Amino acid sequence: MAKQTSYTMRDVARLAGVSISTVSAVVNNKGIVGPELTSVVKKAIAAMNFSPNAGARGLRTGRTHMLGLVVQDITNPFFVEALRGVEDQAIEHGYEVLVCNSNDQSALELRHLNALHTKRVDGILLAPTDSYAVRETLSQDRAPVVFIDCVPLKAKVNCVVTDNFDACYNGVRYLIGLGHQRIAVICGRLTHSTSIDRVEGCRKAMQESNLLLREEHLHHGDSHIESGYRIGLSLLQSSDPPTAIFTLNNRMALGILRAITELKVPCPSRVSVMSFDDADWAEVVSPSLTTIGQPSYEMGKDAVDLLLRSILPATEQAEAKPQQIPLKSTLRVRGSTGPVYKK
Amino acid sequence: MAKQTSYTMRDVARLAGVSISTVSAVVNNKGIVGPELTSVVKKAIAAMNFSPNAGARGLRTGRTHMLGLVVQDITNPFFVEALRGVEDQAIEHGYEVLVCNSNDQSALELRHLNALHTKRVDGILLAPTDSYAVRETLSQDRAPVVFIDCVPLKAKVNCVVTDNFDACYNGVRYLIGLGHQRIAVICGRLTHSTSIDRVEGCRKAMQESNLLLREEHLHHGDSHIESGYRIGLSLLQSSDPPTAIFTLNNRMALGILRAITELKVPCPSRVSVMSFDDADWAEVVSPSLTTIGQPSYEMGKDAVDLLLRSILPATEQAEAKPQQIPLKSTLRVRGSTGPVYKK
DNA sequence: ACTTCCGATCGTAACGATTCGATTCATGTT
DNA sequence: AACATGAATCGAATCGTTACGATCGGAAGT
Repeated sequence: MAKQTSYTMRDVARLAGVSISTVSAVVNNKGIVGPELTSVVKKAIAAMNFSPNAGARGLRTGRTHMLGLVVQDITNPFFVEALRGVEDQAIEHGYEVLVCNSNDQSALELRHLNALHTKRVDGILLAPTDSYAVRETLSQDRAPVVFIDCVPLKAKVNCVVTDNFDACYNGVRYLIGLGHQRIAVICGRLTHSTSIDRVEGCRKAMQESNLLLREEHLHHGDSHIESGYRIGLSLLQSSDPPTAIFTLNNRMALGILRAITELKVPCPSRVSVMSFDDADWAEVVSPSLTTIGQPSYEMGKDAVDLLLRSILPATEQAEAKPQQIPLKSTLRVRGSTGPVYKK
Repeated sequence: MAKQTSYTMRDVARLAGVSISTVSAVVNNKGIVGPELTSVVKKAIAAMNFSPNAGARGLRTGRTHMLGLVVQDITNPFFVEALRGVEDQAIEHGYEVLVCNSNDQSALELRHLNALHTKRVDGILLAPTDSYAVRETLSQDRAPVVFIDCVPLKAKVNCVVTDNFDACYNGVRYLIGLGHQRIAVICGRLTHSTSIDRVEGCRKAMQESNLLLREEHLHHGDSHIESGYRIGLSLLQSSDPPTAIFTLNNRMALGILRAITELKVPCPSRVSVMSFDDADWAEVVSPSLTTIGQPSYEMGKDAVDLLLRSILPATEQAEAKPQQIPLKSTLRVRGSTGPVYKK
C-alpha cells in the first residue's frame, strides 16, 4: 500500500519556484497573486495532484468546515429526508456532514457529541433521543447547536420544528368529524417534546368534543415497528376495540398495518388508521394510509441555514437570541380513514 | 457567542503542574506515567473539560480516524441499512463516518471523493454511481477504498457484494416454475456491475428454459419510484402484457405497485411481481411483496472490516491482493407472486 | 563507592497550513 | 534626483498535538 503521503504546499512551492505563502494565496483565491505566477502555481498544483490538508488548515484557522448531524434513528425515513436536506444545504455552503446515529440510546448519543467536539465540528444539528445529554452539549466553548424535530424541555435554543400540536389537533378533529369517538392514540416516548405536543394536540381536540383521552386509550410505544405491531394486536383483539387508531409516528403505523392485515380486520370499515409522518409507501399499502406529512427535507435545509447563521454571524446582534423556525405539516387523507362503523 | 476556544494540553499541563508530554501520555493511555501523576492530570482534564483537538492530532499522526461513506442514493433503504452496519462497526473501532450522498450524479460523487481526500479520511467506502470517477480515486497516495454493492467494471478492487447473478437466476427459475413465460425485467442503469450481473442471471435462467430475454422485455429504469411507475403503466396497458414483472430494485417496485393499484390489475392472479431488495413495508403492501433480500447491514459491517484491514495491515502481505467478500441473498416468497394466469 | 540501568518525566522538533509584517521593485510625483 | 506609493512576493511565527532523544533520580550489581 502506498503510505498515504500526499504532496504538501512546500512541494508545490518548490516545483513552482515560489514561496509557500504564494501557493497558499493561490489556493485560497486571495486574488493578490500576479496572473503569470498564478498560472505557474496552478500548473504545479495540477501536476502534483495537490489537495490541501484540511486538518492543518483547520488547526490554523479554527474552522473545520464540518457539521455534525446526530439523529436518534436513521432507520426512520423522516430523518433520512432531513439528512438529505442537511447534506444538500451543507454542500452548497462548502461544508461536509458527519452523520451519527444514536440508535435511541442516549449513552451513544453522548459519545457521539463528544466525538464531534473532539473533531471540532463547526456546528451540530441534533435530533435528541432525550433531553438529558443536552446540558453537556450546550455548554459554552463548544460548537453551536440547532435542534431539529424536537426541543429539549424548558430550554431556549435554536431549533426547527413542525407544528406538532396543531397538526394533531386538526388530525383528531378530522377523525371526530368522521364520527369516531373511541380513538386510540399511540405515542412515542414522552421524554420528547415532540410526543408531548402531539398528545396535547389530540387531547385538546377531544376535549372540545367532550371526549376524554383516557389513559386506556393512550398507548406508549417506542417508535419502532414491533411496538406498533404489538400494540395493534392487543388493541384490535380487545373486547371493546377503538374505531380509530392514530399513531404518532410512521414506523409504528407499519406495525399497526401488519396487525390489521394479519387479523384481517377490515380497514377502514371497522377501524380507521391515521399516522404522523408521510412515507413513500403510504400510497401503496393496503389500504393506502392517511398521514400527516412533515416537510422533513425543508427541515434539514432550514436547520443548516440557522446553524450557519450562528457560525458566521453576519451582524453581531443577529445571533443573540435563540430562534425557533416553525414549519407546517399537512394532512393527507387517503384510504385508511373513513366514517365510523355503525353496529 | 462563546468564541469556541477550548482548552489545550498546555492549559492542562499548567494546571496539573506537569509537562505537555506527560499530559499527552495520559490522554493516550501510554501507561508510562506514574499513578499519582496520572490521577492529578486526569483531575485537571476533567476540571477543564479538556478534549484533544483531533485536527492537530491527525496532522501529527497522519491518521484522522474518519471513514468516508459515499452512496449513490441515501433515499434507498438498502443503503440506509448498510450505513447502519458501517456506523456500528466504525464506532466499534473508534472511527467516525463522513456520509456523502451523491444523488446519482457522478459529478457530485467526484466532488465528494475529493472533499474526503482533502479531509484525509483514513479510508473510503464507495457505492459508486458509475465506474468512471473511480480511476481518480484509486490512485496511489489516496486512502484505501472498499466498494460496496457494486464493483467498477474490469478492475481488481476490494469489495463486498452479494451474489447478484445467482440470486436473480434462482428468482427467475422460481417464476418459471410457477408457469410464467412472459417475464418482464426492469433493470437499473447498466453502468453498474450490479445491474449487469442481475440481468445476466435472469437471462441464464430463461435460456435454460428455452425462453429468450428479449429486448422488448428488458426495461431500463433509473432506480427511482417514478420510473418504475411509468414503466409499470406502459407494461400493464400494452396489448400483450407480461404475466410476471421482476424489478431489480425496491424503489422501482413501489412504482410498479402504484401502477397496479391504480389500474386495478389483480395481483398475483393476472400479473406476478417480484423485486430485488427487501424493505420493511414489503409485508404490508397489497399484496405483500415477494422479494430477494440482501443482507445490507452485514454488508456495511463487513466492508468496514475489510477497509480497516487495509488501513491497519496486520501482516505486511495480508493486504497485498484485493479481496472480494461475497454475501448471500435470500428469496422471500410472499403474496405478490403466484401461478400464471390461464386464459 | 562507583558504575550501570531503568522507569518516569521533560524539551523540542516536526506535521502542513494560514497570517501578517517585512521586503522588493517598478511607477508616479515634485 | 529624491522620495512616496502600492502591488506582488516572501519569511517566520503560529495553531495543538505526538514522537523521540535527553535528563534525572534512585535501586541494583559488583
